[in-house]
Amino acid sequence: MNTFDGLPDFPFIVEAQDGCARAGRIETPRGTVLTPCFMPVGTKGTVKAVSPERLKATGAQIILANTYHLALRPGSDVVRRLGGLHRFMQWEGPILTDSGGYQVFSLRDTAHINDGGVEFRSIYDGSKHVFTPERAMAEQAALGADLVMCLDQCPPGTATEGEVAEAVERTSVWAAGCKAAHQRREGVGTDGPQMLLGIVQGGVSEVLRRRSAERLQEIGFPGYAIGGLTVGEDRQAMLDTTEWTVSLLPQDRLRYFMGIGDPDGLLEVIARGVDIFDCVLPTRIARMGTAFTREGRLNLRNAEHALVEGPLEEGCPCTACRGFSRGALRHFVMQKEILGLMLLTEHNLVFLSRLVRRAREAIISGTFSAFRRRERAAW
RNA sequence: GGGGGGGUGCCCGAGUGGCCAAAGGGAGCAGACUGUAAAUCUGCCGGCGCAGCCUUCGGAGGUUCAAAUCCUCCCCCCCCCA
Repeated sequence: MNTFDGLPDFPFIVEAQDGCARAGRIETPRGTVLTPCFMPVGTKGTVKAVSPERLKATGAQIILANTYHLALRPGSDVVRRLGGLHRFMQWEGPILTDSGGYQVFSLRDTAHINDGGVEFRSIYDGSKHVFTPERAMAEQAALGADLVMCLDQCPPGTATEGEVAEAVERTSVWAAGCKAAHQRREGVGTDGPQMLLGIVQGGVSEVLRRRSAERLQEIGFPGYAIGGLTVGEDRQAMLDTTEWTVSLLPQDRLRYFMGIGDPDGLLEVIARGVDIFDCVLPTRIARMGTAFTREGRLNLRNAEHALVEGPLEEGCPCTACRGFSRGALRHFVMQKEILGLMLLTEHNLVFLSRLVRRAREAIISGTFSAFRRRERAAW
């Protein structure tokens, strides 16, 4: 096990660079993750509507789970006693857990933030729970993911500059608390070492992003996430913010954009030097009847697809595209047949997985900008 | 044959003199979704030359300033008894 600034972790190696875009690999104890890499989200311990076998077959290398949700139900200790998160989810590959920081944003109506942490009113039964940096780390240690996140404050896109500044400050203090708690446990993770990533906040303010990035680097992490984007801000501002935030981060550390999953967005953040990203978008819109295709999003609920014999996407190797007509898929969606959710979810994950793999190959062969132009033209 | 209940917009179903082009579901047609409170949510959903008008509540006729709602006759459906 390597140590980095006293943190148990494992190596991330940049293998190739093309412009700002880069290809690399994370050598985790549970296998190598080739980057750029899209991580499907399995909030409550399951990527909705896909079995672990099929998930693996989509090309997924690492998946996410959520500390807030699992800590409340069934409880991190229950997961630990049932053999840890990997056994629980039946996923042998690497797992990343989000700290619950996103719920500070998405469940803000049930949360009270103070300098020590966040007090949540459980969405499940109304009970009170306090998430401090120490608690977030303890829960994640019990769950046993391979990559874990600092507790952060993710303000909404509508937040004022002052509120964002406050979130940056709090996120910095919490990051220090998380690192300290993590170090005290010395390699704990019930299941092995855990790589702890810091999260840069700062909204769309260049000044605040810089402040946040500097504060986190003073603490020192083996990788940095860009949080607080895709929360309602303008798209160009999101891309610009990504660009300068990346420029403030060390070259040799992992970079993680939290919460982006549209095909165009992925290529844009890859182009700006992001290594890994996650999103519920592909799996969520799949359950709502929308499929990614090279021509753009396809809403199968639209009547025009009722009699279409062809597949979602010619040449796609997913189960949906290997024989099912668009018309049949639309029927499953309209009838709310479970198979429809499964097929579209698998398709969207395969679509992103292939897209990102081709992006990686393009970076390695030095043809990424042409690749990106070509793909974008199709949308 | 006797007694009772009922026919409302594509479907189910409220409404029992004016505030009703008619609640609420469903279906249908669109839209949204980005570290998942999401197999969810939102909008439209009789027609038109659309601040108004026209055609609708089984059919025909009637009462009334005004009827899906009251009266008469007719058609059809369901239940119980025989």
